[in-house]
Amino acid sequence: MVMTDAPRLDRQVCFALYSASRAATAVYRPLLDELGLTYPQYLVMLVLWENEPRGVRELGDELGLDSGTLSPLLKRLEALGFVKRRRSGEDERRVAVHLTDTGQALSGKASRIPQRLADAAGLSPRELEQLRETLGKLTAALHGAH
Amino acid sequence: MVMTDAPRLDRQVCFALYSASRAATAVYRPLLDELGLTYPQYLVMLVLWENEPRGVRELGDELGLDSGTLSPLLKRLEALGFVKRRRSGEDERRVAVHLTDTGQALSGKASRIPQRLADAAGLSPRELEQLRETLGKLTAALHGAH
DNA sequence: GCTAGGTAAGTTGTGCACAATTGAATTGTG
DNA sequence: CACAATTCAATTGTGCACAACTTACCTAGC
Repeated sequence: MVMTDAPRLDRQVCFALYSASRAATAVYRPLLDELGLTYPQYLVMLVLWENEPRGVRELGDELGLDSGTLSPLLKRLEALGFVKRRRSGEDERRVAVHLTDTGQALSGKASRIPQRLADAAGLSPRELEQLRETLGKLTAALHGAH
Repeated sequence: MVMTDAPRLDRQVCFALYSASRAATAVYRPLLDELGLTYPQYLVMLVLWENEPRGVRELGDELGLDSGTLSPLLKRLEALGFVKRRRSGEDERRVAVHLTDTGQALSGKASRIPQRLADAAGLSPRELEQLRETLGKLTAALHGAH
């Protein structure tokens, strides 16, 4: 008898991960629409709100994104008037990404978003913290897997 | 003093989710390359290996994807020779997605992939099961959030 | 100074996601 | 039966991800 041991979708942690990630982005979407941002754009702004200016490479290291993703994304953020890109004087290869006043001001409007997400998550603060830790361990292990 | 309470990236569960999901896909990539599949294509095949034929809508319900994503994806799977699409006779709106023999046979080659992922995850079976449950709860709650 | 090697950002091409729209087929209701 | 509303798949357009490549620039070693 031919017993295919095909993996089952509903057993896959990775599918749960993929689904949860897309569901989270879907909850962000209407909130971020009010700011005129997409989720990846919001992530870039989060990094800049913490400390700016930042190089493209630096942003990529924080977010795990390469210049192929970031270059056009930053061009859109610049077109929206939230950031300014300036070629570095000391090192002409580098591009420093600065916040504009508008971009800086946006952080105020964004400040309520994390709580909104936490509310939508339906998990206790303890569970959320636990989840964040497990995901951190998982991501580190996956990155280490060759 | 102007204290911007900008949310911090490293506190965000959603970023951890987004990172982990991309890291998992990155581990899948070389494994799936051997089968000629992308991760979303693999998910579609998982559903079909369990039970076929399936309608496009049905696949979409299982995976949370719409026809805008699935139509071109299925066209590529058909071009690869793994599935066959056939307009339903009873209801001409519906398209039944069947596995080809090649597509069916692929399940054997895919059977080792979940274990490889579990190995790369660096979490115990208990932790993985716990994670899957938490993510399931989370996804359900996020979908319920209007 | 010159060049080999490396690094930074950008570009190109493929494949998702997802919103919005289209067009064809079916169903519900008067 | 008529026809409005609904359903299904496909299409169009935007914006990621990511691989592969290009171009410009910097730095070491000579």
